[in-house]
Amino acid sequence: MADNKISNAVIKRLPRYYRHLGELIEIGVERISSNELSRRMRVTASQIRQDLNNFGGFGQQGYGYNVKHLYMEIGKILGLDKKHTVVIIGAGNLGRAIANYANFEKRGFIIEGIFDINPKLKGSTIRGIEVRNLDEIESFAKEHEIDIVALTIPKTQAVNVAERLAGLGVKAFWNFAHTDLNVPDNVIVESVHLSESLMRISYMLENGHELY
Amino acid sequence: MADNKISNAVIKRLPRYYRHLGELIEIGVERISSNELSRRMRVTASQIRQDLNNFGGFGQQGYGYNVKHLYMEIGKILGLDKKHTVVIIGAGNLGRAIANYANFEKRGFIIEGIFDINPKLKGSTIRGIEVRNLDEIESFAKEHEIDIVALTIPKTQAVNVAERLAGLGVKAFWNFAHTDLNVPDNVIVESVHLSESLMRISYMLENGHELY
DNA sequence: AAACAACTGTTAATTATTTGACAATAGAGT
DNA sequence: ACTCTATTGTCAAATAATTAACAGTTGTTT
Repeated sequence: MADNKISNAVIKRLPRYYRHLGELIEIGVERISSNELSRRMRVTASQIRQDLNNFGGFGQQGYGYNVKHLYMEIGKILGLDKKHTVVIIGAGNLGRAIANYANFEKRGFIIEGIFDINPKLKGSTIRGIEVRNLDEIESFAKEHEIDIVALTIPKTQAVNVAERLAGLGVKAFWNFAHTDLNVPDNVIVESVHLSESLMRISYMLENGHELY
Repeated sequence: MADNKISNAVIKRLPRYYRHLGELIEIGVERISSNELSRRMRVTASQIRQDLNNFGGFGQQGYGYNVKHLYMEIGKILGLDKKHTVVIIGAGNLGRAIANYANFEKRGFIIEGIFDINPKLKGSTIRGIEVRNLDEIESFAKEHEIDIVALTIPKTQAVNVAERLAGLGVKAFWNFAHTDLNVPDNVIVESVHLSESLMRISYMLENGHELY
């Protein structure tokens, strides 16, 4: 579907378009011009048109873009029309926060299991999902195809656990540990480094912010 | 301190340098060349040298960089040698996860208060910090200077609460709500949009990942 | 103390990204 | 049917970011 080589910068912006279009649908807006969207999103209209054109002409000259149609198309590009299975490793606060965020399921992300090394948590449930011991992950992986693993464990364990899981055929890691993972190149890693995010705030506080 | 105009791209990378240097210190490495660091971090050596030179010559020709010194200097650039007060709005799983992450305090981020609208949570404590009702934030703000507010509440409330808090002199928002905030331009907003992060994974799963 | 090897800092070249400009087109109004 | 306005798709120009190249410096070895 994606024509040729889409630039990273564009891909990173797609989810934000998707979110804004979703908000527009909620408030009943049926069509929108790149100009109006540009004001709403605080980016240039030129960028919006350029970005969307990477995927083909979704708009109509003199009219603009049909919000619902564009929303659907971007959803397809992002793969949100497909189901993706998710397993959470680490049933701490962060793991529970993710497990409890129901909207992920609306976007096709199905939480299939939650694992923790703490034996005390074994058997408890989060949103109806049983917490299993991490030892069971091998047998679990044999019966379930795992697309995405959310790693919400301390960095001391994260690297090892990720290697172990990569060996089981996990396709992508959503890494919340404060470290880089060491997995084969064909495995996707998307890291959410909260401390780095906080440091950027600190920088902006000290140096006058002109970031973003 | 920061010479002139440092590019955003550089600033975004600084925390990662800081993290890697911290790891090097932990394993007892005293000096490192841009080349070796480049292998470790999987970026080009040229970029490392270029980045660091924005802030002055921390290295020495023929020798490399002194790890501890560089770590300290980057820490200073990021403002981690200063204290920053943090208030968490939303005592759900995500708010608790942040409150419980002790390492933030090591970097000078002091959690001064936790607030929630749910009256049932009032009076409970998280890591010794009392959870207050959100109504008390106005009086609290009069007595405490709030640098950073971590917003871990649903998007339906986030926009309003942020506007209210911006009026109280909050300097920066660490926004975890799945929406953009609407605050004056002089207020810093750093958003952590988990759903967007997850969508990027989805894209990479479907389209063969060559992102990052 | 001379020669060598290992580096950085820095400039230049290259590549990527963003912005600006405008011709072409669709729809609205007359 | 014609004119006008809004608005896209796209090409070109401008800016930003990354990589490559290398002169110059430091430490090390002989």
